Amino acid sequence: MSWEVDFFMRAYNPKEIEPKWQKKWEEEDFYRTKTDPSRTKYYVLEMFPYPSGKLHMGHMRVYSIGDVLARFLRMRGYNVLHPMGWDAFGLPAENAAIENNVGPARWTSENISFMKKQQKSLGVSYDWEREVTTCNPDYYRWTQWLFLLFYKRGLAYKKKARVNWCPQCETVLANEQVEGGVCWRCSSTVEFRELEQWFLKITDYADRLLDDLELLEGWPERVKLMQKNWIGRSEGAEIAFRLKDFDEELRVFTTRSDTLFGVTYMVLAPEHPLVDKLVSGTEKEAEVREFVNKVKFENEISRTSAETEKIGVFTGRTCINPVNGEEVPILVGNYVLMSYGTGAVMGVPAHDERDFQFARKYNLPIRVVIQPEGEVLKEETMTEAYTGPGRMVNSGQFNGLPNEEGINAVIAYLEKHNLGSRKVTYRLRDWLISRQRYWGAPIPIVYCEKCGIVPVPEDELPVILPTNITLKREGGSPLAGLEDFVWTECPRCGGKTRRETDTMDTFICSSWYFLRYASPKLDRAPFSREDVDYWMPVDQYIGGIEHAVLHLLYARFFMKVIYDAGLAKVQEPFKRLLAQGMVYKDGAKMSKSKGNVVSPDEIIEKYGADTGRLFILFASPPEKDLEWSDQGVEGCHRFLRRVWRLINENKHFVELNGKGTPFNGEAEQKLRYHIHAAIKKVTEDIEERFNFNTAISAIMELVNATYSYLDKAAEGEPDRRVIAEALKTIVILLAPFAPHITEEMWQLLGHKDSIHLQAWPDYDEEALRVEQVEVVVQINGKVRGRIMIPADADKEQMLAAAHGQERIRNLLAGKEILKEVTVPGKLVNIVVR
RNA sequence: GCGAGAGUGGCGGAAUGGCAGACGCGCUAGACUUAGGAUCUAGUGGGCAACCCCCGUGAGGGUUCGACUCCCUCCUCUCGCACCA
Repeated sequence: MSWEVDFFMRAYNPKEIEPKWQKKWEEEDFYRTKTDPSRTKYYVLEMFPYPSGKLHMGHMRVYSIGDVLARFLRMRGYNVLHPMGWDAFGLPAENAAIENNVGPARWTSENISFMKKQQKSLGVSYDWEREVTTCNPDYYRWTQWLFLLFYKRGLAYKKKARVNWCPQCETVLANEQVEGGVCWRCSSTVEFRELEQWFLKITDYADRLLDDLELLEGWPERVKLMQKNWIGRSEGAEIAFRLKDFDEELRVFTTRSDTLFGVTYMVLAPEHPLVDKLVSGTEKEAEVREFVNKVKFENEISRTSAETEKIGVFTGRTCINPVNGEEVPILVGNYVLMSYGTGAVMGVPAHDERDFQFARKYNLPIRVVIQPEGEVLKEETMTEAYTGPGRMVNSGQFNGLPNEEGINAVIAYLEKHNLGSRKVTYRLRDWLISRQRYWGAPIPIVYCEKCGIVPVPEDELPVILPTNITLKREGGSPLAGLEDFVWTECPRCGGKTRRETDTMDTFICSSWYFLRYASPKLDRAPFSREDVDYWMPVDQYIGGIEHAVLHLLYARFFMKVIYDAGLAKVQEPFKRLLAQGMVYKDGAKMSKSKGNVVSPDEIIEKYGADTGRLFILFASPPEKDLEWSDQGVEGCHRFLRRVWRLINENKHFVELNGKGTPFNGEAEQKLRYHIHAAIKKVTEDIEERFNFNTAISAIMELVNATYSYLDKAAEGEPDRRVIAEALKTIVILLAPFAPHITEEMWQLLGHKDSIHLQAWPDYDEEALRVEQVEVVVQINGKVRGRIMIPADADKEQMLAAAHGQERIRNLLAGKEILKEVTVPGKLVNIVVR
């Protein structure tokens, strides 16, 4: 740094100004928000973090995006709610406790205070008065209260089921939390156990969760699609096949009732309860049992993979096809899943790919019952199943019917004769919520020998999670070993009774936190109707795509139940969703193992938070992945220094507030055009498209234009008012992106109040109006010249100007003009031969 | 396999029917300087000695006066689902 620079102005020193303004904002309670029905609200929310230890770039990105919106909307006059909190229950705290010998509570709260400090150093405008921490009793009390609400409404139940078990986490998992057969958190292969567990009846809401996706216009299509696929609604029929030799029925689910006459065999899942009954005491018993055991032992990933060979075994039993009375063999097969439909499938090899492969392998008969238009399928020559449309054949009274109509016709026939019925099946399963872990909200239930399952009364909440506990690596639910916790009095009969020792899935805690922000301190209810009706729904939710099904589906479910209970008037919690992309470096996701991690702290240390925020927002649109670039960060830092210098070197133009030549100079009009074009562009980019990268580039262009005006005007006398307008506009437009430096520069420009309380500028249409525009002249679509003409020139004037150009005349000489196209203010295209 | 999204300079990315490559990075040359990795100025898709010329947005075709943009076919990559009956 040369002494001249020091002499004229202070250098840009983020280390000095950033903490200064952060302190000031905090002292003045700048971002406190109040429920105020007289004002239009806007609720901006970033997914709250798990307090894992320290912030990473993904956090910095999501908070930077949210903060730009929050600051921008505040300046636009909205009453903005922008809160932050902690998804503080969870397994890592327990593991850390075992490894480091620190209690999970202490580990968590230390992480929270560290991460909170980091968030503050980013200059994010949160209302910290509304901070929620899910592991605090004043929060989980209401998580428990909501569990009881579900229980009362018949939406929480306990049942014994085959459940996913993660051996690493030593707990059960919900289906959503198993991804490709492995645990979503630790990637261990998931096993199965028969356990009695608590479930929430999310399947009761399957149709509403599916249908209401259509209301979510502000959600990315791919997220909605993922939820749709996850819910997996499938319409069809359940059909009863009478077993031969038994007075019992075998029920199957099918979406293809039109192929019912093509059934040549039946397949049961190995776990199907009828298997035992069918084979016990028969000569097939040993063979079938061996097969069942073998398949059960295989892990679920390979068994449910499409590539796995379909194998099966004949049970020696048969059943009767209800529509044609045919006797078909019953097999057990590895490709049939007990968890979907009825656990039994009718085999129609001619029209189902899996059935075809299976039938060919075991020489089961194939019968065509759908004939496509224009070709004739023959069983002997088929090489694959035909799954397309066609007319029904070999199907008795239904012959000749188009198969789409046949689906309904067959179902109608079945219903009439009491052989089956219309049925909708979902892939979605009920949400398994109990966890055999310590660090979670206790499930508020007791088991009384006399009274059975008894919910803890609301006025006895919260069921406090004891903190005097030593965690060990093994040994089931840690709470079960705590006598003081386990034994209590039955709220009904007063007798000695056991508490539930499982805790709740942490996804429950995060399914309603956005409501708690509306009434963070309330101690008589989870939230107040008044606050929630004012603030909800969240207008803009921002977070990672990894929660497309998990958190985002659960939260929607909770909102609907809360709505049904009459506690809120909205049914969908998040009006608009922004799924932000990931942060990469050197082509890979930042991770410790790859050694390509850049921490927010080191960026703040080296360049300041403003530079980091600006880079993150400038490098890529928010929903796309972002490639980290140290040089790109340098560039943003350079830009901020350039702005700093611009303001410092020219602030006297503003201070003097003096006279100058009026706006009518050509250079002045041009600069004013740039100023107002920038206002328009930045406003629209933030408001309509979240294109923060192009918004920032528009500010850069304005800075460049201002420098170039000053350069050119240096010889003559620059217009103070235009410069003042430019400087002020630059600082204001930049404020949501770089809050500290702009606050400092705002003061340098002579203001006493905060820039973050200023009104966002409107652009001046007048300044954007230009008299002369450059219009491109094309011949056959190729640019051959440019003309300056009045902006409002009509077609004739445009053509006259184009033909007036010597070059154009020369090029047109001897050619036949076929057509002349004009676009006002843009171009002329002359089509010739 | 099914579904969704994407493919543009050396790089990140702009442009949603009208001048392809805004803005930034990098690079080149120059200025200032004891020096600069600071700052400023100019240039920077490819071809060509050069242009006002030609080529150019994954490939091929189509619609249009005009296509990165719309339609069809194909290729590649990313993500999601994956025996769901």
